[in-house]
Amino acid sequence: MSDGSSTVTSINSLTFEDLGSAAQRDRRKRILDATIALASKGGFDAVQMRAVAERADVALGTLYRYFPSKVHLLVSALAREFEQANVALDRKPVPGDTAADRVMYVLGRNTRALQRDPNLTEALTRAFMFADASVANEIHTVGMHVTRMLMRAMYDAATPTEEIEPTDEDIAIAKVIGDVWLASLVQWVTGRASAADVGKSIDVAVRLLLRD
Amino acid sequence: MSDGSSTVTSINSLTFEDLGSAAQRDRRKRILDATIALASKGGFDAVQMRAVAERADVALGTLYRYFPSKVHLLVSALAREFEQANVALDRKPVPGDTAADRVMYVLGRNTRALQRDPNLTEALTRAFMFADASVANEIHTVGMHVTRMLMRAMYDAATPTEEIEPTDEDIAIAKVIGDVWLASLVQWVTGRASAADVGKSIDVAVRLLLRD
DNA sequence: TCTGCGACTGAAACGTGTTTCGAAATGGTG
DNA sequence: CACCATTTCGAAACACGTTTCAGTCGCAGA
Repeated sequence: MSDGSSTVTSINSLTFEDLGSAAQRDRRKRILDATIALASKGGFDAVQMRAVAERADVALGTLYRYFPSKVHLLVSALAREFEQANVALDRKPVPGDTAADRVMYVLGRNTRALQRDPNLTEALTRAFMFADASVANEIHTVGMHVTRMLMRAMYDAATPTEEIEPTDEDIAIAKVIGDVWLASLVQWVTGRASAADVGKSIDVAVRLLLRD
Repeated sequence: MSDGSSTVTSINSLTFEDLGSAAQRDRRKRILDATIALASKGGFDAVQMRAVAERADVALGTLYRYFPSKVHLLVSALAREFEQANVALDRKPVPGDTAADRVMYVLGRNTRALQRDPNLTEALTRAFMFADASVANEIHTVGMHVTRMLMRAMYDAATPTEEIEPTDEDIAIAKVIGDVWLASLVQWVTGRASAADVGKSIDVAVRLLLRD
């Protein structure tokens, strides 16, 4: 049972790898697509489980079998978005001469992408923030994507991703930068900070944390 | 109408100052006390509006007249807690020779206080994180208390609180430190980080942001 | 082809946040 | 004290996340 390949106990969301048949993978995809579509249209409140199920053309019970709660669902959607962003990022080396430049570039790029769809960002961010311990796995996946993104930016483009061996200090710095980024986004999402404020916070954090 | 003294439109929580009679102030206090007690016993989920109303000995409708949502209620409770912490802090000058030392002292002290009551902290933190734009006022109050606390720590104890004139840079730094602190607490509350991790994040942030 | 088992469906039911509303209580004013 | 406005109460109703369950479907193995 330690390999997780047998019966999946419904504590976690079903991941792409958990799903055996093409039909199931397609169901999962339809559910996440419906989630993104509804979130994009009306934010967190518009992502209603009955609406998601209907739009994805699955029964409510099935939706809950794939994602045990609304928060699991939204955080899983966030993970998929980040995964896609990371794939896109992998295509080219990150531009910039210093670690600070490259980190700013990556965060700026992602921030702008998020700000282009405020409702979606609101839904995903609030779910992420509201998640409790039961969502640890999904949260961890998101965290991995963010860390990976920052590490790729902090290290020189010449270093292959697999060979990056970050120091503890680097990890701690990346964690702090990630925290600041997320906190800024939360504030932007709730109207407590402008887009410019988000940029400024990140700028301060990166500049001070990554001075060469 | 600009002075807010006439009929209160129920967009915001009723503040202490909004309330005319002693009976009303007492009701408000009973509600917040009940909130804290329930949160302390069982965390966010245990703060059920019907339970709060019953324990505070008010009708459900009255509870909603004082605090228009569960999140308003919890964030208002958080604001009161911070206010009390600030009052306590004002009694003595903050010890420490450098700004970094003093900030670490203040954050450490508050962090330990929060960690002594994990359920309460979970309830308040999650509400704060989940708050949307309609809670802007209450959130802002909390932000003021945190900023004030950090400013008092960053400036030398000799400077009277009223005369502190922080630079933009100082404000930006305080904001980043506050963000990191909050993000760390969120992670601790959701079991994603240990108490030591919280200390470490704050340490990294303060050390790097406030080096002299 | 038949059988059995897990997955999916459809619908109802439950819990808790939130709203609503008529009646009773309260408090200030003439 | 009588009157009016506002507040509070009590209780029901509603909305949406979540659970439950009996029936149906799809498919792997005999």
